[in-house]
Amino acid sequence: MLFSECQIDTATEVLKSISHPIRLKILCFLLEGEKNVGEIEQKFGSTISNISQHLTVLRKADIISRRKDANFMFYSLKDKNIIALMETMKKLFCQ
Amino acid sequence: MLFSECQIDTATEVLKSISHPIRLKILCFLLEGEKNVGEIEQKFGSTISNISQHLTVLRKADIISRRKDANFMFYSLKDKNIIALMETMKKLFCQ
DNA sequence: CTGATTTTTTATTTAAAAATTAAAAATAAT
DNA sequence: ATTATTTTTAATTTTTAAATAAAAAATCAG
Repeated sequence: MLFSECQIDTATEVLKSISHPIRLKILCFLLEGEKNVGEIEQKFGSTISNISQHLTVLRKADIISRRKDANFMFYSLKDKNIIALMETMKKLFCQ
Repeated sequence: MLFSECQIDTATEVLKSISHPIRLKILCFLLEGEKNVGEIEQKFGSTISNISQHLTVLRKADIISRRKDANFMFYSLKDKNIIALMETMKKLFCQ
């Protein structure tokens, strides 16, 4: 078999976290570099509370990290594995 | 922006479809070649009805296709994009 | 034709995810 | 200190997905 039970669980959690239109858009946006919550909200609409909750989902799945600056919170992609996955997605779904 | 609205929708649908432990395992299993519903059910447990429903989800997302032979239904991976995605997943999550 | 096998479909129940709204923290500005 | 800004958290409602069980199709074997 390709995956162990534990790898299946990890992969499922990551995939589930990025399987939402808003979260997928956020991840694409973060490919440009770190952004604060307001910038993300302005870019994609929805409410800032809703965006914040989606960011929490991504953060709990270890996909993004954040840095505080005054009362702004800057979010960015956490590791190069996620970037690699996004690049593959781009190649497969954006021709 | 990296994705258009429509590409986001397509990508989200595909990701959502594969973001389930049983469905992810089925896809791995199908990397070996086509299998019928009973073979999949035996491999991973659950009920045959449940497996059939998961296969329907994958089929509606255009990820797998099927071929009828008597009263057996053989399923297989539909395209190489999905295989490429699975290979990337393997590289990223199975080290 | 009858009964057995394989799979799908439908209906119901249960559980999880998403959106909305309101309230709460934390910091900054006056 | 008070007020405004930015973000998070919590509570509620709504929506969607999953599992289970039962019934229905389709084909095969006798």
